[in-house]
Amino acid sequence: MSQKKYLITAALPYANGPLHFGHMAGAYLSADVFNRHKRLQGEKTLFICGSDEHGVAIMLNAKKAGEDYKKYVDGWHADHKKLFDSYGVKFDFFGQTSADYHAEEVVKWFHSLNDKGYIGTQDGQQLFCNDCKNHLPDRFVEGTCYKCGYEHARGDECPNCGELIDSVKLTNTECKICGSNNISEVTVTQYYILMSKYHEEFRKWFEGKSDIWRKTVFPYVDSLTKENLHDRAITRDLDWGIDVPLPNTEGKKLYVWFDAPIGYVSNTKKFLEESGSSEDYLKDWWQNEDVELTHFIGKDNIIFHTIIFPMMSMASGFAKPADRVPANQFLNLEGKQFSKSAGHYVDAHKAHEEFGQTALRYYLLSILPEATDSSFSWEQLQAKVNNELANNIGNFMNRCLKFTQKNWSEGLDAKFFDGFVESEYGQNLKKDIQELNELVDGYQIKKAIEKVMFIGQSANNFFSDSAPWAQIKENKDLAAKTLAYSSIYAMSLGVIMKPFLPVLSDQILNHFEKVLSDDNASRLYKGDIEVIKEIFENGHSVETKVDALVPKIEDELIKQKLSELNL
RNA sequence: CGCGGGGUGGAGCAGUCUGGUAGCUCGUCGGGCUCAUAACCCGAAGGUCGUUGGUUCGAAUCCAGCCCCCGCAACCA
Repeated sequence: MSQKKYLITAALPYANGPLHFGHMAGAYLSADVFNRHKRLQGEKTLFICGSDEHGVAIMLNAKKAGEDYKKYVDGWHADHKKLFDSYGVKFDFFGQTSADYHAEEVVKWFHSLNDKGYIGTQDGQQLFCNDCKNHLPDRFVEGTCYKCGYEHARGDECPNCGELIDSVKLTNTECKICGSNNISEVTVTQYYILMSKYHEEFRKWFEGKSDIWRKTVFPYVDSLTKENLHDRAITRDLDWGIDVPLPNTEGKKLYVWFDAPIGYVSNTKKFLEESGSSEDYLKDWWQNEDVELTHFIGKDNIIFHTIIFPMMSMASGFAKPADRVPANQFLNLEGKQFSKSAGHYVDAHKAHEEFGQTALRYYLLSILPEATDSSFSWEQLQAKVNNELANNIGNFMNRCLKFTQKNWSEGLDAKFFDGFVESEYGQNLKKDIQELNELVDGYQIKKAIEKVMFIGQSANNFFSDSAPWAQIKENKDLAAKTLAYSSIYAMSLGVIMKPFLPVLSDQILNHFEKVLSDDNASRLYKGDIEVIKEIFENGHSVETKVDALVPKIEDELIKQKLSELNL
């Protein structure tokens, strides 16, 4: 009897610069919520990520920084790791593609694909800079467009007329690395992955996804792959990367995109080894039909995760192809794209120091670009955190806990908790929690956090409508019942926000530490509200000091953040 | 005719698949309450759903054309 398991990956961040809110909202927060959610449901999951550390861009930037390649990527790896920690994105493993264990795995895949006839060679013309001695990939060349005459056409595309450029046809070419015009055309032999040979099998697999995948993913991939699949070069003449594991290939490295996705697999292997697991990374995970494989990515990565990597996986036989690829769209900043060079940018580390994990996670989750591009705005962050988190959830906790502490310092007797589960409040709570589970199961994280807020609103409404401050003057037992029910709401909120706002959840549940076990939290999370009877079978008292849970964001700070932008 | 997504009250978005009095959060205005973080509750104003035409008893929703914005076009989320 095999058990269903979830293998969750988040796009490997490129170790070439800082991550910003766009990356967080694009992939990592969704993935983290989904992973925490499944675990709370009691499912077995593995959450894998790691740095993507090869490629020309890294080479050039390391050179520019005067650093050794390995040292350069290690620096960004550590920086990203720290950022994920501070935002509460908790991977089981965060590896590196420059590590030996990764190269070993990649070589295995290369040989398997080669043995099965899916790798071939092809000669092509390429530009070479005689001054800095670099082979020039398309985007490192500029020249005059042969179609419209625009003088600064890039090697891949002319920004003026939109023509797709064949870089060797450009005139007056200039090397973007060193600025030299001393460029010649050389013939180079490169290895190609023969995607075209796999077209039929690919479509057979892909067409099964039409009803499940998002409309921002399926039609796009469908249109790209309907006619055929394009063979793609997988080697380059560089001095940083994984060596091509064949004779007479000195100076050739595997192209970064070939090795990067295999990082999901190699990192799984490394994790299982390091954690002393008896599981096999292939048999128990990557090749296991009972595993649901989900890649969380941004829309820029769709092609790799829905076409190339699935093809590599299936053709090599090393892994099953993705089951779900809930790609997000892009997050803009105040309506414009993030751009570090243009100064339209936010330092995510600094933002964390200023606003804290809860506020940022809440706002970012509430604007996840799941269906369409969305926009991060400092004023909206303030409004949403203050009005929704602080005034709704935070204030509810505060009024409920303080009122209890003040009037029932000895605690609320168990009898006051009776009847909640059967009441319309209990039944509605159950229904809402179940709907919340369905939303996250369906990768609708943004709607899910709205649901959490809705439940908070219900709790607040219950408190206001019952008006215990009036009840207590007439009938203290009636007020006690209101506060008992409110305590149930408070604790339930703490439980259901666990995957979304783990820090706030812990702060809330601190007040319920004595009555709530992990098992019972898990049962409640899934909507089994009968468990509430067990949890409060001995009543409940508020013993720890009650502090404001969600601090408000002051106008000054928002003004300052806005002034830091180049608007 | 390259491909995909989008255009809904002041702002940000849902609703479009499966046509049937246009919804949510924020903001604005008026009233109420006081347990609580000047919080909370109730009510109001504000939209010819990008545009033109078509199908229909009925269209934000289906069909066709057009305009505009974003992204992608196979390494710079």
